[in-house]
Amino acid sequence: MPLGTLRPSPLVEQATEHLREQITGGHWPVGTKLPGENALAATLGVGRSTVREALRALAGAGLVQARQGSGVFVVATEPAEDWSARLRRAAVTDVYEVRMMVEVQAARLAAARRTDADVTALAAALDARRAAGRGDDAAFVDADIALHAAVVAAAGNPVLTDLFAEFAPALRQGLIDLVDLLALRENDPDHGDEAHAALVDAITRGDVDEASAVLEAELQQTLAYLHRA
Amino acid sequence: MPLGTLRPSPLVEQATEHLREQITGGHWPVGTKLPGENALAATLGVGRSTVREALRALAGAGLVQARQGSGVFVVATEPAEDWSARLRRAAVTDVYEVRMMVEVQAARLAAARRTDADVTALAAALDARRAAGRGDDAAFVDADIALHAAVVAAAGNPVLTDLFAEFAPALRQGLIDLVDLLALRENDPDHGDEAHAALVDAITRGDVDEASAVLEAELQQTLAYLHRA
DNA sequence: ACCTCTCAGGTTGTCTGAGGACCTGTGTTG
DNA sequence: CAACACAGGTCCTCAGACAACCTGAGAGGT
Repeated sequence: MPLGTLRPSPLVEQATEHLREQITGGHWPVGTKLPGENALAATLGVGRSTVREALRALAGAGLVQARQGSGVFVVATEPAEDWSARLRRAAVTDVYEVRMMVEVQAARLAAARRTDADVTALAAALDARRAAGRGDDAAFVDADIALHAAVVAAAGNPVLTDLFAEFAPALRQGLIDLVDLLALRENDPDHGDEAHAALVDAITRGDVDEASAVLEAELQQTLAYLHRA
Repeated sequence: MPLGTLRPSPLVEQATEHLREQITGGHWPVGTKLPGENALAATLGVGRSTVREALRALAGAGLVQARQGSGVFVVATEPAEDWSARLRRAAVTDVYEVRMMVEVQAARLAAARRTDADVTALAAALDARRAAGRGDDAAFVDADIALHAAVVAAAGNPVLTDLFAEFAPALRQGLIDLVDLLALRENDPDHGDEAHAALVDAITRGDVDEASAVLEAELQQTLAYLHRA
């Protein structure tokens, strides 16, 4: 059963996922001794080194533990897995879709609740983003995310702010790859300045519907790019 | 520098720790490209396989990420903090507000994307919730959350599903406290059965607007109770 | 009957050598 | 100046070999 018909590159990751499912799925409860490396290699149809690396990955995640001369044992069924690691492994489009759902609603709240301090911070972030339009990709993406973080912060919900902060690293990487991949910034000399200015303006004026509409349009466009890539 | 004079067993673990210190210690910030496997093997005085397994362990822990043909890069410097602990500390109303923002949008997606399997699961969850209406508070809240989780799952976005799962424990506690505090279920003999049935029905029919509207009304009502408490 | 010792088999640990696949930058070419 | 071809570096995978180690069964002594 050579891992189904999966062909793409990282055999190790396929093996890791396959083994992880056996554990998290309950087929191998805590305390189970896994089949030997040679047996796993034969079962999965990969080399022994590949199996070993997959087991190391699971060990690094805290799911299994190897005892020399004895075997590999399951020590946890839940990935004591931190959320950001899960995000890194997820598809960028899925992450971005959730980000969009959350942030559009956050913009509504922001327009309804923004304080004067929020308005000041938004204006500063908008300027910083405009200035970074001439910098390198990473700096621009950082400035962009900072502005969006300011929008979310203006909603005045700490849980929401933390949630966005949790998403930020995954977004950052995904967006850097994207602008790099599609040469977005060359095709859009404006760098989205107008749209973001309109967003900040709507929030400042307290225009709930306009804020969410502008933001949704902008995010939807980027999501389309992501799906294309 | 063959790893000092350490002789005990697992060379891989020594190498893993050595590399981990470079990362968490700040010598290799996020984005750093690690030296090649051969270079690391020479530096640490171990074989390439050993280095590879150590890198796999770090990858499993979410600290580094390998890109074939390019190199191994640092993607995080700490194992990330505990998000669920942050949620437990947050105000219930804030948690619930975010939950509402996310779930209403999730209901839209669910109505648009739900599969036949989703519909089956939703019907089962709805029955279970109705049946639990006669049980104790905790069981009822669990059944209620399970139904809402099924709605979110029907949206078909794994990140979204994981996100709701992350919120579930905090919601559970908050809701149990709520029904206990306000004696909600005595005042509402229906237990919200009709509203939830309408939600499931709208998703089954693929009625996007109806699904989100029904869910928003129901959640808004509970949020009002939370604010009162 | 019980304990101890030895040993064989199985398992993980480590290294080496060899290709294959992939990415990136460089230099050539038109 | 743009597009292409190439070479080098890097990770990915496999196979084979040997070492280190644990476990359980059996031999031997008490």
